[in-house]
Amino acid sequence: MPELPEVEVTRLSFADRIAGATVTGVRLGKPLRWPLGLAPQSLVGRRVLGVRRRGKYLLVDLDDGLLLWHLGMSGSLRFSDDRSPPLAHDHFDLDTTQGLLRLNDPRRFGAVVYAPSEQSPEAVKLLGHLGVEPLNGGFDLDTFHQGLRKRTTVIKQVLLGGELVVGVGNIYASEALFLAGIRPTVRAHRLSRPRAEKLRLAIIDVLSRAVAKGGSTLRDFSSAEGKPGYFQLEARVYDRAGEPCRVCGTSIRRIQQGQRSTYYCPTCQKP
DNA sequence: CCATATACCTGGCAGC
DNA sequence: TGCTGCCAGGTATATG
Repeated sequence: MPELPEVEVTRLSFADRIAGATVTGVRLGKPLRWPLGLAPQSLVGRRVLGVRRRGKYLLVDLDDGLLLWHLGMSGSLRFSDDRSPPLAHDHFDLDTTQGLLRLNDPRRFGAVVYAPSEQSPEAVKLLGHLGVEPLNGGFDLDTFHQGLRKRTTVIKQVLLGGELVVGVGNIYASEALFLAGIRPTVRAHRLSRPRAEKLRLAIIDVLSRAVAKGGSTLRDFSSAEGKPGYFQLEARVYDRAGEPCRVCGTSIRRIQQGQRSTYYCPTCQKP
C-alpha cells in the first residue's frame, strides 16, 4: 500500500486531530517488524505534539521522544473514537484523550519504534540514510543528477533505493519513469542532465497528484479517516501489462527487476 | 564499497 | 470445494 502519497494522506487525515492529546494506553498485538524499544506502559501520560513525515515514515512527536511508524506493505492507520475490540490484524493501539490510533497490518512488515530523539541511534538507524524529500522544494537537479552519475544500477532500482530521493515505491517508480519517457532498465549514470530533469519533474508531478487523489487503493489502503484513494484510476502503466498504452496504444510490458514487477511502454519510454 | 538476493508474513486469486 | 503456486504497496540484512 504505502508509498509517499499514501503515507502523507494518512498523516493529513489525523495529524490535526491528535495534536495535543495525552496517551492513555498502549496495546500490542502480534509482533511487528521491529520491537517498540521501550516498555509500552511508559508511554502513558506523554503528550502528542504533532505528526511529521520523513520518506515513508510517520514521526509522532511526543513531549518526551517520538514514535516512528512504518506501514510496511500492508499497513494502514485509523484514528477515531471507535474503541471496538481489535480485529485479527490490528497490531498496535495508541489510545489517547482525543482518539484511538490503531495500526492494522496483515503482513506485519510495518513497525512502531520509539526513539528518544531524532538524533538518537534508534532514529538514525532508520532515517539516517534517506535521501531528499521530493515535495519540499529541496529536490534540486544538481544534487539529483550528481547522485545518478555515481550509480551504475538501473534507474528503477535507484529510485526504489531511496538514498537519492525518498518516497518513490513500486507504483510511482513505474509511473514517474513513464512520464519522463525513460526505460526502467537504463543505468542511472547514463542519464543526461535533461533526462534527469524530466525525471525529477515527473517524480514531483506524480507524487503531488497522487496525494491530491488520496493515494492509490489497490486492495485495501485507506486514510486514518477510512477514505480510499483514487490515483490507481490514473495509472499509465502500473498493473496494466498487456493493456494498450494510453498515449500510443502499444501493449504495456511487465518485467522483473530486483524480484519486483516493473511496467513500461516500450514505445513511449526510450533506452 | 558495490550490486544483487534473501528474509520477514498473510491473503487473494487463477488454475486445476 | 479445496488444493497449489504465484503475486502483492517495503527495506534491513546477508551474500557474492
